[in-house]
Amino acid sequence: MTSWDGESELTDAGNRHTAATLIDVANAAGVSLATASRVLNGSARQVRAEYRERVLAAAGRLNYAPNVSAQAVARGRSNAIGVVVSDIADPYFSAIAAGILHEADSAGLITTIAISERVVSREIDLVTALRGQRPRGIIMVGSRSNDDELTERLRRELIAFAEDGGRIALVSQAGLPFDTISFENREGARELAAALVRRGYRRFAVFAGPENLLTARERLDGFAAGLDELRAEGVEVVAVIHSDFTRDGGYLAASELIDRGIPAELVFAVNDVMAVGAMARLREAGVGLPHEVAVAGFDDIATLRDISPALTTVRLPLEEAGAAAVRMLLGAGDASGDATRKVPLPGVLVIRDSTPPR
Amino acid sequence: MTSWDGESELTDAGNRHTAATLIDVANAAGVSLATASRVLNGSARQVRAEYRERVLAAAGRLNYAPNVSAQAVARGRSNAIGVVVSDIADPYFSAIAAGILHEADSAGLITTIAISERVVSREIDLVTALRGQRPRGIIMVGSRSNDDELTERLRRELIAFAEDGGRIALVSQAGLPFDTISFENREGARELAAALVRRGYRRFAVFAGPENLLTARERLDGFAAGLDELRAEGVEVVAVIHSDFTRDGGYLAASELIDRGIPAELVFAVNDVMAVGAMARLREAGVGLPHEVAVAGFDDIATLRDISPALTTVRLPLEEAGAAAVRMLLGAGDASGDATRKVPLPGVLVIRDSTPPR
DNA sequence: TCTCCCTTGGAAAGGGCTTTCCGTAGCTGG
DNA sequence: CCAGCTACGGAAAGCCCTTTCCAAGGGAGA
Repeated sequence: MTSWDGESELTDAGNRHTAATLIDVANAAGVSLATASRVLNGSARQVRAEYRERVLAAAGRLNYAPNVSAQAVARGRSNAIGVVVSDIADPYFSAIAAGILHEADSAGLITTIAISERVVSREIDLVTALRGQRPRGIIMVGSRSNDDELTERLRRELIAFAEDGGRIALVSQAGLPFDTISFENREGARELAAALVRRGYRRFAVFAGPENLLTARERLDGFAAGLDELRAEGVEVVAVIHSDFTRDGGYLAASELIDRGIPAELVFAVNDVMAVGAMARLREAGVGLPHEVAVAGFDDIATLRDISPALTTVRLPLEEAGAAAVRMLLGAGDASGDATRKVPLPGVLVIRDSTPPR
Repeated sequence: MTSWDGESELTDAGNRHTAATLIDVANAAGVSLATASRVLNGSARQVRAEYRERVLAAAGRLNYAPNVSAQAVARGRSNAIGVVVSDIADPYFSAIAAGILHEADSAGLITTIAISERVVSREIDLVTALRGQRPRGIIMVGSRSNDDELTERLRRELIAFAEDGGRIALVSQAGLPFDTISFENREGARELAAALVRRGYRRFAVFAGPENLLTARERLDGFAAGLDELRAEGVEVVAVIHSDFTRDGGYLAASELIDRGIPAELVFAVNDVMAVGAMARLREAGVGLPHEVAVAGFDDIATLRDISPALTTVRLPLEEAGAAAVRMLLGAGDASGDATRKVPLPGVLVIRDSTPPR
């Protein structure tokens, strides 16, 4: 053990315009590199109290922050997780992201987010980039399209990651061979439809989102199933209009409905954001909401809970889904293959003023 | 140069359940480590076409993704940026985050997001953690409080980062000695107030958010200034109610207004989300919107543009602010000190139906 | 007092990559 | 045909840590 020469070392490091390293701290504390590492990283090994304090003090003085990249290299794994999300400005995704960030944070994980802007080929690139971080796992939250070739490439990229020991969790993206948190879109839409029929509605228009979007498709199918359920007289789907899964998509679909003069009693938009766009367009056209045309959505976006008339919808546990995905990533079990887990999260029907009894 | 023994190496690496490294690729391609590195990382050095192709092919076969942590260690810097944000589920922040992610992505940067949940002490911890990533820069987007001691600690943490060569950009967080993108809150609120007076309003209630939140305070002050501007007869602030900067904050403030029987003609909520909460509460109380009580907000949150009555507000370029922060981080210039840049982004007044002429 | 074991500090070997430094091969020009 | 270059491959040092392995010191038991 060399003598206590902390001060000179401190000065030395202080002059350098580069972050303090563990060696700087060790020198400043007059201990070895190994000891400093043991004190600062929570190793199992004990360090004598006196040394421990000296190291801690030196680290404080030098403003030491361990270089996580170096740690990741040395340990062979990082403690980051990667997230691929379509569009963080969309409240649906930002709610899920909030759940992920919160849970990852509690687990001491750092979260890297990348946005795909709803382009599958970008998703693939992002997974490649994320793989380079050697993260503990990757969470993909999206709305898988059914372009087979791209999906296959994505699948291969993910499998490459899984084979290197990475964990994968998908949110709302069934159909890939990995752990998946999904929403019971069919069920929710089914219940919604049945409830609406029970309320007296008969002639429905569905704003069904993009044709190749699985989430949208499930909601459409479920809704259709629910309409038939009660075998009520006169139930009819008077229009199924496909458009973007966005506010503008809903707006455009409503335009089309109006232009074609379709006599719907109720519009079911497959998500809340579309429902809001549709309501705006209907209102512009002087349609009386909700009595002339009723509207229902899906998701129960928090920011939209106070619109008027209050939107009937299916509440999805979005934040919880994000959190569950992180827990799944961290939990024991297979990364892929046969034993993939599928966790379906149910939605709950929320009937509000936008669909009064008829 | 050894013989071309790519195939055996490939098999070897393929069996291992760990990611392919650069050495694996070099061996598979029958070239040296250095050459493989030069081909795959875009160094300035030329590599003979034949080798280059062999390396590329090997990398493809092995599904090689460079270990960014190792690159960061070797290069002494990462190409990540860190972002600290209060609450990603809040549409204000998610819009800014979207701008950041988009711009960072175009610049080839990876973005790590951490959420502080509006707690300054957590912001400090997060900055420390982020520093460990040795990111190119850190963006803090928040709403600085005026707790002096914590702010001082945050300042010191940021300065430590800046002294180690890191760049810092703040969004909407004036008062710290770093490059800052801010919104012209005072100006916007001033213009809004003047416009409302011109429309005939005289008795105003302000739902002013938390007392120690600078953003909220600026909007309050600007609004007050704008009210005086026209020297109109009878202009009066009948109530200033402080509460959370959230939907529930607006709701509660409206409750208080009602309970105290305050005769306001117009409620100015210092952000849109609060305005929506306030409208919900007023509506519950049977208050006629907008004719009995008019409401104005601030931000022009995209998701809320279609509510009814359409909300008068001040539109802020949120995504642009995020993008500008990234550009600032990447641009030349000082990291801190004397030459810090302040970029104020103006808001634009948007008069809508929630404040009809009176 | 001696042996044995336990505790704990330090040296050193990685971990995956970048980059400097050398050295050789091939070219130009005289 | 040779000096002087340029172009480019490879060896090796280095980046900042973690972790194994060794050795020394101290305490307990006989």
